[in-house]
Amino acid sequence: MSATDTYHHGDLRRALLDTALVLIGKKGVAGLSLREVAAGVGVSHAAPYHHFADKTALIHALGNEGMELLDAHMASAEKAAGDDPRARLLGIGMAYVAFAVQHPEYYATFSSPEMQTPPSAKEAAASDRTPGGTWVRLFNAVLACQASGDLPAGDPMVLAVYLWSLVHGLAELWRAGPLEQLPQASEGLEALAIQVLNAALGAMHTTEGSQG
Amino acid sequence: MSATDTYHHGDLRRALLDTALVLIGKKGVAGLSLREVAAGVGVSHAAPYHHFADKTALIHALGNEGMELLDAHMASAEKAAGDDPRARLLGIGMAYVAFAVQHPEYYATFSSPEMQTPPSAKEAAASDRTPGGTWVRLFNAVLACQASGDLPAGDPMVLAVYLWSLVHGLAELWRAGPLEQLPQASEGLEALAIQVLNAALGAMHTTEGSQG
DNA sequence: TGCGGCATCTTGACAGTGGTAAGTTGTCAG
DNA sequence: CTGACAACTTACCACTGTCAAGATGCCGCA
Repeated sequence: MSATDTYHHGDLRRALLDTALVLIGKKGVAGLSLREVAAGVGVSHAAPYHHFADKTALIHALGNEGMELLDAHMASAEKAAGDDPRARLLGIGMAYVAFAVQHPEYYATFSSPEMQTPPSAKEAAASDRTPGGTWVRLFNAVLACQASGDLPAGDPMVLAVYLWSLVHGLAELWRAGPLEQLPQASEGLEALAIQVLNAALGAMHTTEGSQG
Repeated sequence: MSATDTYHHGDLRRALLDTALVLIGKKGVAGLSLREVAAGVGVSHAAPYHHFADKTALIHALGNEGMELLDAHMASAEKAAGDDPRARLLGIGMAYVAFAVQHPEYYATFSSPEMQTPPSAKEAAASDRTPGGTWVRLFNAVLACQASGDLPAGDPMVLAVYLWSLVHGLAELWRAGPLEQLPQASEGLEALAIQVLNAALGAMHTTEGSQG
């Protein structure tokens, strides 16, 4: 590490983010200690404040990184699914769930209380508090499915919220653990998720079901 | 308050739980301070340790209370829905979402990191870490719907996980706020939730859609 | 009535945390 | 070579959870 042994670290910001991420993986975002992060990098406990205004700011930075990573995963999953709108939508949903499982440290930042509160007004402009890209991607996929007849012609907003809730809840239940306590689930959680998503999508294929 | 002004508080445990609940409502469970709770009750900062082994233990106690309350809400909603299995299932789902909105302090404890980790082995026996009652109730409602033909004959586990994920995700998205940023949603989030749940239930009425 | 035991509560201390202020060190333009 | 400036350190503050030891009031027993 050429830049690590000098007085000026070189890229301390990046190093802080990285070790913060592994610490979050171990103790969760609630148990994250800025001093421990600093010590892990080998730097004094006040050094992080020259790169992040706050502990919250660091978590926000990680959260935004995670959002971008998630959107990239979704984009590639959508692309890999080919041209079938239904397959693309399924790919997006599974990418969401899979991301939560494969990158629990990043995913943990999404639902952390620090991420719920908007950041400083300045930072708010640069970052998307609502996972805007993710939401737009999902919404467009729903519209495409409706256009092709793979989803009913109801309010796309309702359908999008429905699907978002589903994958979010699935990811949450999966991550939090209660799913593992179901006997059948332990065989293959991913298979169960695909089954559930397929059931949801396939079920809506033939009927509307909205009463509003 | 007759018992509050004596040296022995009378029911300090209850008082601690109550003011902890309102503090969680204000600052979230992550921002809960045991000392602040004690000060709010008008007692020294070490007093809580005679009623709770830990800060975690207090949160666990609140979480268990919330679970019981949630199950009670679900039970009454199920009862109020009458005999139609589908209406009962919808009632259960809406009760879950409504509980998260009407009792955000209790609901916050459910997904808190303190609640994710099992409590001391002794307490674990008395409390149900997985919301057992809730899950059983949902599962039975799914079985009833399948028996009456209101839900397809697929694996009830898949259906139950599907519905659980849906209401959990809906509650989470609702509570966390992103739903409010959708233009249409702000008109009536509850109506949207009912719409989504109805769409989910109604859609599954006619087809199976499982490929497993 | 008085006395001892005991749960309850208080005081005081400890380590660890986020955050700020002032000083130190290195780098780089002029 | 020198000054300015960013990066980093040291020292400190208020606050937190937690523990140990002492004070306080209640209750049963004589």
